[in-house]
Amino acid sequence: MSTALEKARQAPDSMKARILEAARKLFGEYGFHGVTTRMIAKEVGIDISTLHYHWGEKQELYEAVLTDLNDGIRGKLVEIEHLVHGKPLSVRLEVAIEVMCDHLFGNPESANLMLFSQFSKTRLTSEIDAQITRYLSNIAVAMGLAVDKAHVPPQANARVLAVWNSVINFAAGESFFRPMLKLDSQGYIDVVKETLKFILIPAFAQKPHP
Amino acid sequence: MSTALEKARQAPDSMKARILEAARKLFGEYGFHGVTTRMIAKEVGIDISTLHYHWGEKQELYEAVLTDLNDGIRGKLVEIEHLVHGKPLSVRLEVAIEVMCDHLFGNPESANLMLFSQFSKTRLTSEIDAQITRYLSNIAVAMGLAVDKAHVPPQANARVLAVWNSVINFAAGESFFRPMLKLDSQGYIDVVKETLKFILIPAFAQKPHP
DNA sequence: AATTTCATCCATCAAATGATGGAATCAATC
DNA sequence: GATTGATTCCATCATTTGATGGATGAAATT
Repeated sequence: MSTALEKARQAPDSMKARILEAARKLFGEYGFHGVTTRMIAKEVGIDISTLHYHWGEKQELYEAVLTDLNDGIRGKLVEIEHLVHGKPLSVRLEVAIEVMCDHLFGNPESANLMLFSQFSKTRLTSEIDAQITRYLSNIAVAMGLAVDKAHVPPQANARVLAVWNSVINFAAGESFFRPMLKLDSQGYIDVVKETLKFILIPAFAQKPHP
Repeated sequence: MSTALEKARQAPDSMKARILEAARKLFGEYGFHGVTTRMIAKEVGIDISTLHYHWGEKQELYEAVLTDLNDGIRGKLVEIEHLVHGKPLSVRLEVAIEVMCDHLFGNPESANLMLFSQFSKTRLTSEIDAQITRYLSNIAVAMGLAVDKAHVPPQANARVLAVWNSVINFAAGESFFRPMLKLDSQGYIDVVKETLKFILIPAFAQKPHP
């Protein structure tokens, strides 16, 4: 069995992949209920029937988008883990912030999709939830917040979530926040990175009992 | 001219206020496109016509919900400012975290509505945006991140946004995060408060040049 | 060349949705 | 008691939306 992402990689210009890409973009902008199958079909330049032919009903397509998204995020986390393996915690955080920011700002719909899937009650993919729980525990152990991957205290997971949310939010909210900060795209990215480092590093890099 | 909130305060059981409340709850759960006028009417136990009679078209009602939300948030911020006036920064943060968490967990749809209004492209209320920009600057000055309310550097505003987002996110994502952390409602609130203090206080409470 | 499979589009359906006109009800005012 | 104005519901409309059947053509297979 191959995931949606794998199929898209195998043939990135295939109709199925093109539909997935358009769906991803639009669902990321307007959420599940804010997108019609006609919007997606129009974006690709095809008939609705072709869309249904490849992906079945709308909800299946949405779930494929979420699976795809999840695969992408997981890939990034693995990449980060390789990059920072063995480094001290403050460096780990710095690299993680850099890489995740670059990834999310390069794929603006990713962060939005994450938020939509987390907060709106159009929640349907409990399979992905389980995966995220596993990532959380892995990161908590990697950050030295827990020793046993199987028994991570909620405090540790909550701290990882706090880091995660901070990064996601600035990426997803760019169209809202950037005008407020009166910055251009690159300036916004730079300020966000700096802010995240300012906020996150002191909390984790401080010595427990100075 | 009186705001939706004021009218609701004047007669909290009036039909208009009851509709507003139901709309707030549902829009907070499913977002603008995820809610139908029929859903709202059913929640209140009335006919759709009655809803249209009081609030006009769906979008007007949604904007009223956002205005109402905004008024509530502003009220809380003013309340916090009074509570912590003159206190040192670490205490200010601690109190702000406590009060905002209590408020948002007591009004679960508020945080969701904030996120929906910030991230989905159903954006229509630029009036509120201007208000939020003003809050940001006020808070930045109150936190000692800037001296002149009229000239707050983007870095300072970004730091305030980071704090703001952290709080909002844990509240909005409760239904998603809490199962992951395997906590009950109260336990979740406690862990969130602790986590926010752990993350946020060190960044701002540290001395600039030790 | 004939046949089968795959991909796409056109036409259309049934349900859902936002919205409205008009009748009925009720309370306040004259 | 009659009149007026406000409020609510019923019936209904026009659009939008998700979805499908079937025709058409292209490509592969025989």
